[in-house]
Amino acid sequence: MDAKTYLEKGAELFLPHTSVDMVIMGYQDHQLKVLLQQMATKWTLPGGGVGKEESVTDAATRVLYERVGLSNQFLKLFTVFGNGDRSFRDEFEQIFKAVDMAWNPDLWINNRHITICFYALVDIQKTEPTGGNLDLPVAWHPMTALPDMWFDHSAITLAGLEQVRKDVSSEYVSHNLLPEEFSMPELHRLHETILAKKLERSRFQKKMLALDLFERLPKMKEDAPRRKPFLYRIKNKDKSR
Amino acid sequence: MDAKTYLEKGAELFLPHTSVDMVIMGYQDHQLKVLLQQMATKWTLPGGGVGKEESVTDAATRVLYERVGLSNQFLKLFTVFGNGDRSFRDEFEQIFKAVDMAWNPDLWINNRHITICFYALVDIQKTEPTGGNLDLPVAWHPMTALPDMWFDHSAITLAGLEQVRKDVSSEYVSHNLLPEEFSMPELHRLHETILAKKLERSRFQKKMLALDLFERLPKMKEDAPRRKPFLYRIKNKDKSR
DNA sequence: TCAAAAGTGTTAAATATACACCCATGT
DNA sequence: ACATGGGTGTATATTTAACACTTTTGA
Repeated sequence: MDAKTYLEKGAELFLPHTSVDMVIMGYQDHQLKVLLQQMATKWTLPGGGVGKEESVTDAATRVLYERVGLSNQFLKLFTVFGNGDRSFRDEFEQIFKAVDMAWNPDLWINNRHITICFYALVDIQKTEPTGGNLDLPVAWHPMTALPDMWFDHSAITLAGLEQVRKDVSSEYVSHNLLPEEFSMPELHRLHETILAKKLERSRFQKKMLALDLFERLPKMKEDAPRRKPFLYRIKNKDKSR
Repeated sequence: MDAKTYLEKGAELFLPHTSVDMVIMGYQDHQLKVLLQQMATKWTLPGGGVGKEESVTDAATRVLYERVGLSNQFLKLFTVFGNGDRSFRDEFEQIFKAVDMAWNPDLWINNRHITICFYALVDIQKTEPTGGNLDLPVAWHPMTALPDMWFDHSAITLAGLEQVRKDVSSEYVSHNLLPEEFSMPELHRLHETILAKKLERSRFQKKMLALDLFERLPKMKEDAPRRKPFLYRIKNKDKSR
């Protein structure tokens, strides 16, 4: 669907007043990153409407696929932003004018929207980010240095980060950010990055292995001039949990 | 608003395709109970539409107030049920016919609805349950013996129970189910009831007190022929957290 | 004075923490 | 050989668990 069709047909295709927003997170250069799309001078989370006969989860899964080209990724609904006056008419007007698009105040995207918020954890190496229906520029931004964002998307992003921090320590979902095979030092550093605090190395490794979630692979990893760590992968391949 | 007005005007008043459902829980006779309303032969959760300019949280708060007459209660959004085919046209037809009401297949309540699910914890003694806009019979049902329910409301109720079980142990929200002043034995028994498992008495009390959330009151409780326990109340009166 | 429940203490087991030590590796 | 980081061990502290002891109370 191109931008014109999307804006014209949206009201027919999607439930009114409802959207999904996706905090898509990846891990790169030892930083937790979030995929954002640029609209004129500021950025937004990827998101979209919910098809009239589409489930909310399917909408989130579809948006994720549209933006990074991946299916079957870890994905979790974490909150709903539903203020009564949550409409972005003024902001959209600014945006449309900035990019020289015809401004139509009656457009469906200006309506009050309840947005259902998901976060997704992806292996950034496997992603092929694209601009979605509006074909906007997209980029991974470090969580620690978010750019200026439109609407309430900063708040949604930070709420997503908070949820991930909870889930990483209690549900051990962090491996979804790494390749299939990863080493304990990598996982360790990932946890430290997400939680933004030091975790004692020896204890971390023992705790992770005691969970019995990972199986050690006989191979080692080719890497820098030092001892090669073991590789691990999840025992139960079902990534959705 | 009476039933007729509610059904006629709902489409004007509320966002289409969107609802809130409330798992309102209380504690009585040493059982965790949930407030349900009767529609013909089966039961449903209290719920309602979201006003066109009303926030989702306000809608939940309003429904709670309409049903139990209480404001400022502990309330938490815990999930969204959003299947693409989540409409209850057939069920509503059955219900309407069973109670001899005019059946109108085009009524807004038959639309596909995304429902945003909250649970609320109330002091059952303070509630004055009422039947809401449709003036239905309401009753507290033990969580362990749920009646036949319409739609997917059993699943929502059980998901709410699951969330409460998580939150009770990590966020210590259980006191919202008790009167302002309560004893440790009461809190202990409440936790055992919610979690449906034994919790060692001595440890429970020490852990709770170590949290430094409760202040001991000099008074004792008048009760059965035995030693009277101390009463406690939350230090920070802000019940919302 | 007895049974029942409340309050607190005591010991053992399990986990968490901090740090140490040795190993493997490429420069 | 040595600096760096990986893997594992060990001693200590903290938390959890199981259970015991004492107190209060009305019948």
